[in-house]
Amino acid sequence: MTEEKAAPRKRRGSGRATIHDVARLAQVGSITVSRYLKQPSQVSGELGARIAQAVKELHYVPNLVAGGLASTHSRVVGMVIPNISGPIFANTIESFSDTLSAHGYQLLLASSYFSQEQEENAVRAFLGWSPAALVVTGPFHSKATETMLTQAQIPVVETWDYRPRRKPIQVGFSNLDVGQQQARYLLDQGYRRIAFVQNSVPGDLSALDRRDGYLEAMAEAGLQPWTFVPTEPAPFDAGRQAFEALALRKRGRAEAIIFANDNLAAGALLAGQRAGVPIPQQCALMGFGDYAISPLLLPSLTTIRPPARAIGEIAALRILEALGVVASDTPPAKARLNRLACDVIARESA
Amino acid sequence: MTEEKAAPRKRRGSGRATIHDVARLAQVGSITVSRYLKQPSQVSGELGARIAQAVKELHYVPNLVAGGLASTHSRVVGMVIPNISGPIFANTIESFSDTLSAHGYQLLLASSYFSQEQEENAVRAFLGWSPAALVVTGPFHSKATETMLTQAQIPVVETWDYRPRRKPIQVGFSNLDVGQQQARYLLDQGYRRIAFVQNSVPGDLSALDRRDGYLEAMAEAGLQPWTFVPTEPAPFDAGRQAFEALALRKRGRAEAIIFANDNLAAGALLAGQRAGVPIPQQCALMGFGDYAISPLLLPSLTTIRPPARAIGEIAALRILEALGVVASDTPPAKARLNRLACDVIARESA
DNA sequence: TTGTACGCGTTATCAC
DNA sequence: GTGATAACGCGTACAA
Repeated sequence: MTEEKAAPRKRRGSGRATIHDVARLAQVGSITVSRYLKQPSQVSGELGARIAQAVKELHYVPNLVAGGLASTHSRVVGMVIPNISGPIFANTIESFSDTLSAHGYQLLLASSYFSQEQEENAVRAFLGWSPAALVVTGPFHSKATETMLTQAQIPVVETWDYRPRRKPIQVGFSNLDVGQQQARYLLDQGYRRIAFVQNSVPGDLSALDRRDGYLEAMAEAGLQPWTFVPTEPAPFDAGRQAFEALALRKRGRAEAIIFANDNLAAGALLAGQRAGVPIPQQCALMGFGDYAISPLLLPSLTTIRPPARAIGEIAALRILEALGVVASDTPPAKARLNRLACDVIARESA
Repeated sequence: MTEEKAAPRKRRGSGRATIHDVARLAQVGSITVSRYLKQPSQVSGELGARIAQAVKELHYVPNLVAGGLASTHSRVVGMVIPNISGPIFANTIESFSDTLSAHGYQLLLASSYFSQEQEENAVRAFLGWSPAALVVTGPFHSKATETMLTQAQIPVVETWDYRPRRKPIQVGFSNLDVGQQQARYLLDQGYRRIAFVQNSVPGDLSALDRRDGYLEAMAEAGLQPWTFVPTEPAPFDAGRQAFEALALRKRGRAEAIIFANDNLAAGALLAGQRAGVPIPQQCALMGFGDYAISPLLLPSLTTIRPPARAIGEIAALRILEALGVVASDTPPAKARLNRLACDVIARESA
């Protein structure tokens, strides 16, 4: 009857060492191991050393799934972003992930492709993991998503936009302000017939906010606005199409064009080169995003640089604060610190 | 004594509806709910309808943490990639994530920045989640990482390289072959004094494989190899530095230069423009990666296009096959299908 | 087809 | 400072 310990246990388990194995080897209670791993200071030096030794010997890796179940919240944070491979959001993902993992949190990532339905699916899937927090892009969600975000009892952050009235933590900038900023920059340069080219991707609602800012600035200046919606799906093509419609017409040409993003502007710029149109002399171009290509174009592209890395880092910090992992900044200033500025990058094209 | 059901239960739980709540409302056993959610066909239509109704009413979201604990393997897959925001890997991440989530799996992501230590930390953290599979980049890991990958009883995929001898599933291409491919392309164009510029980032060992391929091809052709290691940390600067050292010298100039990546090549190309060096007439340039900027440069950059999206998608499919989620391709051909080709993108610079 | 009993590995609670 | 016990919510095994 010596089977008690030596018996090949017919567990369902994964075979990995558990906290009990560690506890047995270190001759302590398993709860003490748990404590030691979290707050070593609460465990006496002697036991701590024995535990550390056992952990090493067994190659023990804590089972975060079990821990998450027991404590009802896991150390993962879900993030839904329109796209991963685009030129804009990758920096946000990276700085967000790095800031999180520096504090022991992991990143669950999914992309929505500007589709509210895909966003909803991702949020639902993430909620199943009892994430410590959730990050979404922008304030435009399906009704079901709104409900889930509200009812989840965890910190929720909306990035890449800033609306003071909304309840989720906002980390980003006002796209409306940016649209005004763009229009005013061109107005200051002396341009008057200024057009705005929207994105041909329908779900990019933030770009519509920038357009509205442009409209406001034009109205203030007492000028007629002029918006164009390309039909070509690919951004370079859409930019070319817009350029042809706005800058290559015989009469009433645009003096300057604002594009919903740098790829559209790049398409227009290349179309201008091909047509021999001097830029910015005959038509100035301004983008949004400051993509990697923008400084390399000829002429280099004047654009707006969004604080992509800052958004990721600050979003992570606000989450860690809300979770009590890091000390919070001076609370009153917090909201203002979340509202970031975009810089006009003045180059040759405008 | 009517407290039985109405009593405010002092559970530790998250407050979310559980499978038991659904079962109670639908008046079925909780296991039936579980079954219905996985294989609705095994549950009779009537009960199924009641369950569906209850799920909707309670906004029930299955707790994946609990499910993962019970079944000892969760529906997450961990991926460690050198960097998220770089121009190369984002497409792999995106296609990988999309293929996974189409089958109900989630992506846990971390970046290593070409550091084996950071990779090790990420793998260790991921293992705590009992992931269904793990994906790493390349075959170069710390000893501890190797051990963990071997002992984890789950599918492991190494991407962005291809070494037939290694045990983990390989999905990628032979960097050695690519180096040869680059050198041979330039040799075919008639260039003889061909140099190779390494990455100034020390951990990029795949680039060294390409260099070795270049060395082999040069040896085969009976030509003297010439490698240069820039010291400037920023890629554009490093490319300029290399161009000045190899192409702007008074005698014995390089006729063609292969760069470890397109950013280095772009830096060189811009330096050439500035110095008034005709490219490719006086010095041809070839990159690797086919970044977004490369077709837009003047002259446009000849380069190698790695199958970034294919790597992500195929890696995901191999994992799903190994997990039995999707039917596998014809097994014998499988290994060969994992070895992908890189295309030479012949443009103006070489 | 449906249900019961139990275990998954950890942490919260409470006692010592 | 340390430990015993009971959840956490679901899936597996087996019985009905």
